[in-house]
Amino acid sequence: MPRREVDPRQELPALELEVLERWRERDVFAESLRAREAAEQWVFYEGPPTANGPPGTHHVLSRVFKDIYPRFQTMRGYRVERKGGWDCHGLPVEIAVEQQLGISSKAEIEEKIGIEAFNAACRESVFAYVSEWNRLTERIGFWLDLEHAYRTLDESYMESVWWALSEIAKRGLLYEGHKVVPYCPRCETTLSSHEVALGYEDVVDPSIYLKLQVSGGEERLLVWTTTPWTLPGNVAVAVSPGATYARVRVAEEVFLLAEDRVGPLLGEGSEILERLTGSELVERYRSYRGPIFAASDREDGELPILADAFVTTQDGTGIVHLAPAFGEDDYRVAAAAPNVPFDPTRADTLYNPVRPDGTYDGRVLSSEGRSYEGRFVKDPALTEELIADLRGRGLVLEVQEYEHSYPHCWRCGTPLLYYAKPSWYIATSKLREEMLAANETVNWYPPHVKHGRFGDWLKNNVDWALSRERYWGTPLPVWRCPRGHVHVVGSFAELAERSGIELEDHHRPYVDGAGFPCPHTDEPGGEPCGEPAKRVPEVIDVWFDSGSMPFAQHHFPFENEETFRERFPADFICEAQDQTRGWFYSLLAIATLLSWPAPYKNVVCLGLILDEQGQKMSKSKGNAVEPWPVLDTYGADALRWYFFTSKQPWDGYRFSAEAIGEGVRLFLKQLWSTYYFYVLYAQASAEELREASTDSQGNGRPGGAAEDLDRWALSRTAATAELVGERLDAYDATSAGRAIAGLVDELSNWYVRRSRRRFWEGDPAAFATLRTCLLTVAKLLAPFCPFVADEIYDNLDGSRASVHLCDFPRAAEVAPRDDELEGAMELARETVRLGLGARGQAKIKVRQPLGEAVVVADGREREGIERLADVVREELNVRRVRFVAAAEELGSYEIKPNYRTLGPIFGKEMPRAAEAVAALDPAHVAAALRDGSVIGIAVAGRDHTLSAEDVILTMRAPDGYSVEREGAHAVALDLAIDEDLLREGRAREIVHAIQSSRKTAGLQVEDRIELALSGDVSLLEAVTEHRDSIARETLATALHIANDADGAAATLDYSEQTDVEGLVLSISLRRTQPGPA
RNA sequence: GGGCGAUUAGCUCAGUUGGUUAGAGCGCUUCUCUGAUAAGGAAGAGGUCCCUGGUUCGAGUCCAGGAUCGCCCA
Repeated sequence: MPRREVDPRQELPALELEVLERWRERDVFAESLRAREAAEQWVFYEGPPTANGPPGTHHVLSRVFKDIYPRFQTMRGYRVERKGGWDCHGLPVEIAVEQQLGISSKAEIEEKIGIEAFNAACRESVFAYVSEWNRLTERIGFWLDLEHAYRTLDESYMESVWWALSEIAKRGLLYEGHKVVPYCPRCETTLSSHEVALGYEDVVDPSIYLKLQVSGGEERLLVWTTTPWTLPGNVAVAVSPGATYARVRVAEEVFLLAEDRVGPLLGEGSEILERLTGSELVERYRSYRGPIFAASDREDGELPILADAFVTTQDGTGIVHLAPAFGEDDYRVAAAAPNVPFDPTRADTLYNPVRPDGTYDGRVLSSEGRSYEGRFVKDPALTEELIADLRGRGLVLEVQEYEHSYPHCWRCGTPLLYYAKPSWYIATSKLREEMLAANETVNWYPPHVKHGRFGDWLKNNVDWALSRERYWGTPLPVWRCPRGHVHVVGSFAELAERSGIELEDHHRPYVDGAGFPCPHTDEPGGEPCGEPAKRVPEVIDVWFDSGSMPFAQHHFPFENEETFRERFPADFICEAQDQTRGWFYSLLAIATLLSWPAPYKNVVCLGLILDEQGQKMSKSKGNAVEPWPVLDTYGADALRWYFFTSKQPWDGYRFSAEAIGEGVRLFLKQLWSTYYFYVLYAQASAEELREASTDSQGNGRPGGAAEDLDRWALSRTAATAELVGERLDAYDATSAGRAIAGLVDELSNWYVRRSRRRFWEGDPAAFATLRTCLLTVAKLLAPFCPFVADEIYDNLDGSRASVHLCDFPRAAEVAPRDDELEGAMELARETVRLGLGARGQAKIKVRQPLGEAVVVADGREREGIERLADVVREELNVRRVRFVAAAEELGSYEIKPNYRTLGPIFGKEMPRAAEAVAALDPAHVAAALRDGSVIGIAVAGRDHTLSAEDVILTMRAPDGYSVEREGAHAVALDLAIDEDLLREGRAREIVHAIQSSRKTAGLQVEDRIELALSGDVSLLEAVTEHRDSIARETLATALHIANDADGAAATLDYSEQTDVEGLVLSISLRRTQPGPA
């Protein structure tokens, strides 16, 4: 028995708050873990968010997907620990603190604030929104152990990170290189490639065509650049070796450029004098006059022309300038060329006139000898000056505007510089093959990520730029002595032992003070170097932090070895697609660097959320959808349901409040009202149910599914349970959820609709059936909509503290499957549909009974429909259902070939085979197939015997009958309405009218009444004839029939005059007793 | 410029290994049912399955090229 009454207009958000309270009281989440204590682990890793800003709707998306599968697997019987986590370090936090403190540069941090105070502020700021996050996490029903969440700033966490890095160093994979890296001059830090990826923006830059004179002639090289600020660093130019270049005369000048570019650039007035390849061009001219900008430490002289395949002729001139300090390709090509005065192994040979803050140093001079010192290189005013200077010296052919996508700092928006800096790297590119192999063991959802976006990224892997010249991060555990020896510290104990300093906090600046004598030995067993080793100033890329979470969250290897081994690798992780180059990568890279297998087995990649107009949500546009109002209006279940079922999550969402509302109306409310219906009548029939078999109280299996309809509902429920489990196992919440919605619709709009009378009458089998179905739905739905599912379970069963402590339903345990019955019901519903169609065509209301429906069906189909003939009869409101085996009685057949079976047999001859089939006499074929005699066709000298599957016989409706047909089925209705049928129809109209009166009079559905009817004589005839059924239907304990309306109404409370089919009817009634007897 | 994905009704989305009348929900029109349901049912309007070519007896589905959008990378 349900324990509580149900409000049919229940507001779901309010309900959810009650359920949350119940979960707290009963400690359900913890209990769900305790219950599986001994069970096999199913491992989930939480990708740590940063809590220094409020959570948004896209966080809700990933968090509900992070919830559904662990919930499901817990119900499946696994133990699913869900340790929360917070990403604490990194530039986002530093930026927020800088804003808070009103500063904006590293100098200010070090000089005005001090690293100690700055990092203290960071430590505080990083959890500014943690309570907001926790509140939202709880509200959306994301079960996560927030109490024991790992934090990347914890000492234990950082120590594990140090350990990992020291292991990597031991394998010789950590090195300090001098590479050109994306660099933010404002933050004065290097950005990793995944950070760069976050900040591309379309910008307009000047596009400059320079004409540089070759050394031995009058020809001028046309050189293209969009970064004039790099020209002072120019040391060479490069052409593409294989491309064709042209010597072109325009007016007085002769230019060299790629032939492809002559037309677009020089146009009509140009005359090609000669063509030559890039290699030939290098061979002939060798050098040009440089440098492009004078510098206090550079002599005028010849600079080399080089050739390299990276140069393209698709835009520009096919000739590019090389500044190895400001370009990765430039660096590589210059480093490889013997005739460039640059040795990559000697840092001082790299010509870089730009200081770390993005301004020129004192060396760069204008043509008048004025210094550009202190000017920010991306300053548009400077750009103008540089161009004017070049123009003045006659070096400019043309300046255009060029729109392209250029990387910006993802936090502060400053355009990045490509800039050669000393930086620490992990040689991940050496492990490319291992990472690719590990990726092969991973299931990606959607699958194309595996060999697409992610696989591609791995294939093109470059070494991981690990160091950040910042403050708030895990300090790089690298110590170096004046002689250049490097030692990587692998634990806090080691540092304490070597330095004699015990630190409570290993963040900067404290760790910077811990030095020790250099332990480096030149030969094994030799004397240690002993010079004072100091930590290098950098901190570690935060992605290395988060990628270390599989072991660092457990402080492995310093403790919890067992726990770590049990929980590696993860069965499941889930983040948005932007993490392919972020966390998905750092997890895999670190595991591979430590020679472990892939750290995850299944990855769900979620798409982006766009606003209702299809625009990307962003704070600056102000179009971001806040989660709280949505939760308050529709509720967490509604939002979850929308994310799970509206589409495949990786396709991205076009957020729609309307669609969420639709989900509530069409699914949650439909479920709720089916549940309400059950509870309403279960309570009304409490007595009958208590007397009935105890089975309905027990394990949910009804003692007797009394009717086919019961067996059908149970079979459908079992089938759905199987499908939902299967789809969730395959990380396909979308199909799984839609299957549940389909079941609920079948229960509501077919099972309950067809069984209403049995519920009014208190039939225990009907109650038991619906209870089983609803409880199963509650369990199936639990991972999706944990609130409403729990409420239904708790009220209908409640033998456990929560639905989330139940096992996920297995089809076999729900009910026996009956495929035949399911098929038959399908047919019966189809038949009903056709019959209603025929009624509609004839414009005869369903309330008017008809004599006969004639159904065309044969063989198994007929048996199926016959089994459910009562259902069909009642739905169509006909006295009889008659079957005919052949269409002849209703019309005639049409015949069509089945291309699917005949196509493969006849191939090219298919059109002729189709003709042959069409030429057959349909009735003859139908009869032959029925009798088992043989019909053959001959096409292109080939004989084929037609089987029943080779042809599609369809009914052709004759004129003048009310027939609906579809494929092989047809339903015809006998439209003759005799007096008898007419009176029954009227009786039903009268019942309908009385029911309306009851409603108007404000009666409860179960109230008994005294009823008096008067009015038109022909109506009263119908009343007299159907007196009993009218009384029964309207719960009338006494029924007076009179011609005199006033007399009948006199003693009753409520009176109404209405008309039925244009005839007058007076209805008077009085409540005699409330509720069922 | 390269990679990945998407493009099906006004909107949101399904569409199995290629099979000949391309579906659902919402919305719209008309009718209908209702003693749970802001529900349900029937009929109707609404489609160049982005375009072009190809493979095939047959293409929304496979292939190639292109367009547009999104993401990622240069």
